[in-house]
Amino acid sequence: MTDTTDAMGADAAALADRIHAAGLKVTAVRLAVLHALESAPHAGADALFTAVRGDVTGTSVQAVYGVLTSFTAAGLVRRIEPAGSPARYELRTGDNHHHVVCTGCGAVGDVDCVVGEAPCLTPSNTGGFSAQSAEVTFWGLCASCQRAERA
Amino acid sequence: MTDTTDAMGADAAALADRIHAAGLKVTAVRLAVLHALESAPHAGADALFTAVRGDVTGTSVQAVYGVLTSFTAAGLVRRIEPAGSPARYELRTGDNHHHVVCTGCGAVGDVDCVVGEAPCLTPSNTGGFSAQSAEVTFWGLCASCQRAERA
DNA sequence: CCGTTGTCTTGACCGATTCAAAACAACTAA
DNA sequence: TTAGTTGTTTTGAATCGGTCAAGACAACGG
Repeated sequence: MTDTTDAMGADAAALADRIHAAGLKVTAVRLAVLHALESAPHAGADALFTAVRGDVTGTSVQAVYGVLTSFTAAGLVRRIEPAGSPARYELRTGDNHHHVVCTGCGAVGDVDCVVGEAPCLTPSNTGGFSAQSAEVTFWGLCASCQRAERA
Repeated sequence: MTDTTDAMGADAAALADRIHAAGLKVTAVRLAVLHALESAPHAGADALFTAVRGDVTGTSVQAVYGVLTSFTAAGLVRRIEPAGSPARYELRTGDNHHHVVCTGCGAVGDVDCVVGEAPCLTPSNTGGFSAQSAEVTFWGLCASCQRAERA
């Protein structure tokens, strides 16, 4: 039992199980990244590194990138890359939900596309392409940027 | 009249007009970029530079970036950034069409989203965000990658 | 044809991410 | 419980796509 697991309290075991169930070794950095992603969804690599740095001493950005790469490959996290901003990572995988990106500050929110997924996300003419998945990104303003806009 | 305009034949005047109409000065690099984009839609900056290099001697990648930036600002071209690949540029602006990206080779195709734009591209819960535009990206395989897949 | 204004050239620089080798730690099996 | 194997992290450098800045230069209106 290390300081790292202590810092996360009772969740640590559950996090470790999820990592282990994905066929990955349980390490301090991985626990810290998973923990950070739970409290900060849609975080980028640098934000995660900052968070991880608080839990694990002597770690590096490359370690975080490595963790994120293995997590993504294992299906534990999903990577999104909004145009014009560094990659973000989230724990909601499996359900294919979509995202809203704030054009002001770059904040990202989740969007469940409820209505008529079938009709509109089936392209009309794909010009020989076989479309296998669709990804929707909405662009707008987040709550606080809307407030700032009015001022 | 330079070699550049000669190489493009009768189109040169039309291209020059479009650049001029956008409020930009007509230069050799700009003509070459516009010409290259007509024969290679969804081209990236390096592909455009390679094409431009054939028309204009002694030019640079930065010049192409500069042209693309001013073109984008002027509304002459639209910039798209598929996840995991460098930015692409296209001349179809105004109509908000969408794209298919080949997961095999990165090729990009246009897609007109015909059906039910209103219902499905209006998100259900935006969590305080004000969605102003929607962007759809389809992922699949292009014709030649489908063929390669079967082999 | 001249002057102004905007564009291009040249070269350095930056952020985000990846690569590589060696040190190291987690898990497995004895 | 411990040793070995295998996978991870550390450390450091390098790559890729793109931007920034200053001076040289060219387009276009007058």
